Amino acid sequence: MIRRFRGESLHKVDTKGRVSVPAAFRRVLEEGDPDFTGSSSPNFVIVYGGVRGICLEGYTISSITKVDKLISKLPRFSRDREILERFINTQSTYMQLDETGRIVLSPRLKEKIGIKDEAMFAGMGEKFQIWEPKNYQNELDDLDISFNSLSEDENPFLKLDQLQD
Amino acid sequence: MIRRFRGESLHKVDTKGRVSVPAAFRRVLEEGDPDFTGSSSPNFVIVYGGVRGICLEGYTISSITKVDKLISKLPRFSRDREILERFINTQSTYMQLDETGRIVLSPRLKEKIGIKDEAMFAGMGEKFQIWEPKNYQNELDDLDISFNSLSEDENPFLKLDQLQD
DNA sequence: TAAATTTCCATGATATCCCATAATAAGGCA
DNA sequence: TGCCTTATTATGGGATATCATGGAAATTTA
Repeated sequence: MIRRFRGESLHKVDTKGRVSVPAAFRRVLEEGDPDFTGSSSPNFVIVYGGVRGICLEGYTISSITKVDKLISKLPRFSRDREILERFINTQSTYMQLDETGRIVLSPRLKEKIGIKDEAMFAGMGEKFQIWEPKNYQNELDDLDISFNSLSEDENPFLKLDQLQD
Repeated sequence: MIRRFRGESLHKVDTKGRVSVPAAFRRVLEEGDPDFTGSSSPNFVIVYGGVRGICLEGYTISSITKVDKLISKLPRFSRDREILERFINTQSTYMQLDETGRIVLSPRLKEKIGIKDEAMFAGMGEKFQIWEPKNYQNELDDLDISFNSLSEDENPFLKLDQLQD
């Protein structure tokens, strides 16, 4: 089975910015780090620029590597490549879990998404997100509203089965 | 894991032009220098001509070697080759980190990109950039604006998935 | 020899490691 | 099924190492 990021959970952020990553997510990060040995802690990548820059996004090494490889296929000095590298490479950072499964959110990262002393983790399949709890709730509410205003043939659930593998 | 240049950070430039290279970047420079031994400091290359000449670009030895090889594939006396050699070979210089992880930016280099007493480092995957902080912020803003004005089929993120592995 | 560069040392700030404890979940057994 | 035992997880505090930065001494260059 290929494990994916699933579920949501709320964690304390201490005065040093340390926050526990949900145990279930750690398993995914471990599986997604080719260099993870069991004695070490897994590395991964946090992207903070995002298109909307309202939450942090965590990627396993293997999934960010996929993205990096795609980017590398673009011509070296093209504008497209520069844009993508700016968003994916510049506005991101390597992270490593510590022995107890925590990461440190720098003041800069906390400020980016408005986090104070609590962080909401949300599994999103190939990636996970870190939100300021209130913003997260707003996001859910907004999603509800815009979803309910969709006509039947705009409904993404219905579109799903039209995709062929 | 093949480490790439990721993230951004702001550093002081002292009166002698010395500036710390972000610790995370040093690891990449070390891995990218075939002659790096652990006791020495890594060599790398700074290109100051650049495509737009508004920032400096740092390459590991192994990634500049890749670029050099690509250039070598062009016909020896072609105009294209001459242009590229001018930008990549002529307008570049070898650099070496000192014991404490710093480099010295000569007055000439500082002037090239308008740096006074602060320098912004930006990871760009296979290379990194050094910017005058205000210019960097402008670059980000411009990028945001031009990104938001793109139509759906011009969006480089969406184009990414159309590239096959 | 003056100016510029490089090497060496010093220090505060930051981030990392190590240990401790409380809370939660998992498992075993009557 | 209910209770007790044992892992795992979440969180906190203090010690330690690394990093960013500044200044002085030694070396080179012009």
